[in-house]
Amino acid sequence: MAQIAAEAGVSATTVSHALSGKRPVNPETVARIQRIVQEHGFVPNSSGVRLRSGRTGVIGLAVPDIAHWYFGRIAKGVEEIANERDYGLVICGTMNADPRREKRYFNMLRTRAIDGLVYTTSRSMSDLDELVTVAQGSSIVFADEAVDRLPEVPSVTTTVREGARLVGEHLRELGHSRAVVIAGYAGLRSTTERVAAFREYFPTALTLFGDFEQQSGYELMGDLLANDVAFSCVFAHNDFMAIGAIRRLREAGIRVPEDVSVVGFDDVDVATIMSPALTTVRKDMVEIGRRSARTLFDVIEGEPGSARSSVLPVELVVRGTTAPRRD
Amino acid sequence: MAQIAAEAGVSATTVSHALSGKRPVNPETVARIQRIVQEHGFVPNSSGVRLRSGRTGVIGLAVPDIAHWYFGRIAKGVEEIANERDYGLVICGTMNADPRREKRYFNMLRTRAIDGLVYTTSRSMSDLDELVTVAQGSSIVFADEAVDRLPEVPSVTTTVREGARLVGEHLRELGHSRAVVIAGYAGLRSTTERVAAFREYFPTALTLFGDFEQQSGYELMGDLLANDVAFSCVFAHNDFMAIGAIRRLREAGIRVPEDVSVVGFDDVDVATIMSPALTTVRKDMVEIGRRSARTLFDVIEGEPGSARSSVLPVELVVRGTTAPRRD
DNA sequence: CGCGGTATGCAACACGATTTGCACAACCGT
DNA sequence: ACGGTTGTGCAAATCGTGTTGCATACCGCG
Repeated sequence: MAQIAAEAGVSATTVSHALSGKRPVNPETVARIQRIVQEHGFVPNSSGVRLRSGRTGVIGLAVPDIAHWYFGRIAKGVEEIANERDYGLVICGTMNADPRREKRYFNMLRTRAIDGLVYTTSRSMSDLDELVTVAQGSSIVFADEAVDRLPEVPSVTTTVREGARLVGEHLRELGHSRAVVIAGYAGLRSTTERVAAFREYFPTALTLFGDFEQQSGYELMGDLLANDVAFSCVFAHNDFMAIGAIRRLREAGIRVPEDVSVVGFDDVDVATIMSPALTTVRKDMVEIGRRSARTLFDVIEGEPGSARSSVLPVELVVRGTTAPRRD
Repeated sequence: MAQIAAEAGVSATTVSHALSGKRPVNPETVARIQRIVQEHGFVPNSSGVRLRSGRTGVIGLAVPDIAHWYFGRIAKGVEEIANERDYGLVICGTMNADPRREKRYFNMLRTRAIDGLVYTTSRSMSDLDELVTVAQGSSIVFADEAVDRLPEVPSVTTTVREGARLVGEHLRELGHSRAVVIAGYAGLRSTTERVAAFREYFPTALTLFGDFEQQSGYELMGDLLANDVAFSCVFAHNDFMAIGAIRRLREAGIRVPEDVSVVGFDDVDVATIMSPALTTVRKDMVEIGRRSARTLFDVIEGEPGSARSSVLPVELVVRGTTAPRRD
């Protein structure tokens, strides 16, 4: 900026005022400055602005794996809102819960490299204690999954309990009486809630815990078959595990949905293009991202205490992998 | 930091030296300072460091849609390397080529909010001129798709020409003689190259241009069928369009691969789980991301001119959607 | 005892933009 | 003509860190 000022024959102060308009400047001077700024393609150095203002104009998003369908959608929603508010978005991968990585974005918060963080966890966190420490005095929002030990931190979740009930009801209406559950991480609240809600309809349903990956659904289904477990329907806690389970069932010569009905969760893109299309519970991941970002901005910019947790609805989508029970 | 210094009874300078070790400090003093730092959980404010050092420790990644499988993989690779080098990664969505959005991350470069940019384009860029301007004097690497007008900018691409040849060869070996191509954006170099290379094997192949989305493959296949075009094999420029085309074929009662063989490109996850599994050309998107990031760091930190464009190999993966021609 | 070298620490400055306090001029109203 | 207001601009301070020049004290050696 000094260069602009020198060239215009005024002080840097005047240049700043001319551009911001916070104090009256001679219109003629303004015009001259603007011309020079235009010529040089001058833009204020962000580091200077940041230091002065104390704000970074950047928020962070912590996700286990940005390449994953699930977290990609969340990221998209967050990015959308961040962009709308003229904020930058830094992505922090937490793959494998590498403690060094986790430390990195906690430090970003502490060093004020970002103004706030949308935190997404898919397994029970390893460094929960540190998160607790950092959470005080920093702007954090939990997306998709709340953390029990930090109830005062705003979160954006979905009505997974209701979703599980819809699944139970749907399968009951189809006449099924013996169900198995291929559940998510045992430590997650959303897993516990879904297991409990589903039990309202199938109190004795056998429940196995997986890791949300296709392979896991495949293997757990293998275990069920190997042990001659009797069931006519499966509730998988996400679509990938449902797909893996279906693959395993087919390999065993069991038809879906004729012999066994399968229900997934999340409604991934693939659910519609596979055949038969997957019956599942739709979660609007992009909206979770959007809402999380908005909530974070409430924390950062809004009145203290104005940020509130929210719970988004889910929706049962009946497609081709569920059918009436037949003996 | 001033607070730490005051508490330790020394100047801020000493604290800085004690922590960085760039000048000898009394070990006793160091110990005292470290204890206080530990207590307060002090971390240097990043804005100060940035202003002082002139570096941001952040690189940018511009992608059309972070939620898309394709770009998510690239992002993952970039994030991996950025993290390895202790850099942050900001994501810039360029969805719909919204000019305001594009301006935003060009400005991030200009304002030195980021040290460099990995730029991914999936369509012919709207604001190419601006990119040309910004590219001078900034650190940019093109990922996945080079830009003809900027040959001096390093890029990381794949041997798509070779990939198309492998497809042509494979289909020829199966005895096919009439092919159609469902191509990508007409303006992309990778599209042109693949069309040309495939023509070496099927010189008269009818070529239709799509937008890389499933719907586009579906619709273009519909056009082909409606016009009674005769063909026994299809080369789609990505897997999503291939999947759309297969869906449309099935709806018309045409079997894949018995009646028509279909080959895709990219090798998306779904390709293996659909049935029959999709014959395709594998591109290692994560590696493209990794390599792009490494190349960018060569530009930023390496010897001037040390950054070189690279071309990664592709690989034909024969699965179930291709079969010998039968009359 | 004096000299040079080393250990140790402080004050001052730089990075770049913005804001505040102050000064000078022109102009208006009484 | 004089006090007050408004327009216009500059110098200086601020944000937080890292570095450099300088000063002091201490030690070893001749």
